[in-house]
Amino acid sequence: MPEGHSIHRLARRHRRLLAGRPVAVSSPQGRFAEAAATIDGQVLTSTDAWGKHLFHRYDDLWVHVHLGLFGRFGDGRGEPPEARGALRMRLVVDDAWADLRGPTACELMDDSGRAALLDRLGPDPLRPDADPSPAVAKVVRSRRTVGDLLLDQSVLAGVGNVYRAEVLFRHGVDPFTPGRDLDPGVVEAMWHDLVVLMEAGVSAGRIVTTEPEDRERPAGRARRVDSSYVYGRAGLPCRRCRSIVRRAELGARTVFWCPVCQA
DNA sequence: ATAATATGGTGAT
DNA sequence: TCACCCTATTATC
Repeated sequence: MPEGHSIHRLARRHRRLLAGRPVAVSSPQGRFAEAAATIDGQVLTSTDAWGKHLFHRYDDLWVHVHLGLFGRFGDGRGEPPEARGALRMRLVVDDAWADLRGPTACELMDDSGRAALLDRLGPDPLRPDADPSPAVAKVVRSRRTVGDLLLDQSVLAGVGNVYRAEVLFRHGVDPFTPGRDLDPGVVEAMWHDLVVLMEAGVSAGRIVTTEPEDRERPAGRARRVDSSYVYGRAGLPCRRCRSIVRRAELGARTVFWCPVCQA
């Protein structure tokens, strides 16, 4: 679920569903209870996202949420369902609600705390004003592998394991290539591709990185699209060249690639 | 019933 | 490089 596109989609959804009205904030599970009491009843004035970080603004404070690998938001119109399980944060307005479970981070912070956090993040392809040049410069100067660099949120923010594998495939780049061995033009092209792919991900609510001509199963009602080239396809034939897709550990995460298309 | 898995990240060694 | 945190769902016994 949660790469940058999911977080931007949540920011947009929470803005529409919850913003502009007083919010009843609670933490049935208890781990966010004290902070929840501080902002309970205040108006949610805005929402924002940077990379995989989500922010809710209340007066002069922010709620910062990072879903991590397991975190999820659910929501709905009308009355919230009975609270069950480990419900870290519940937001309720007059006609809607949202529930947060399993986040890595759910905390209250002020402007300086938020600034310090954003200071550690690289540019986010989903922010309209993003400047890719520092990210490109870091990649082409580094001896680390490009697969490692793409997941480093201080290089660029929002890319996760799926977009990493897919953008490398789409540009024919071996994940184990040192960043400094790449042409800056290729890195820049990958950035612009990520902008397109991730914006599509925000709209669709899921990751689709394949071009229509590479899909065996086309988009259609009640039919699942072939959404990825290599992610999760180890042992299966490459959609372009039929070579067997490989998997390996890279930076404590599993990377997938085609040994022929990404030679 | 228990284990394995997952699109993430931190802090210690 | 490892241990660990967070939760739900699916697979395996």
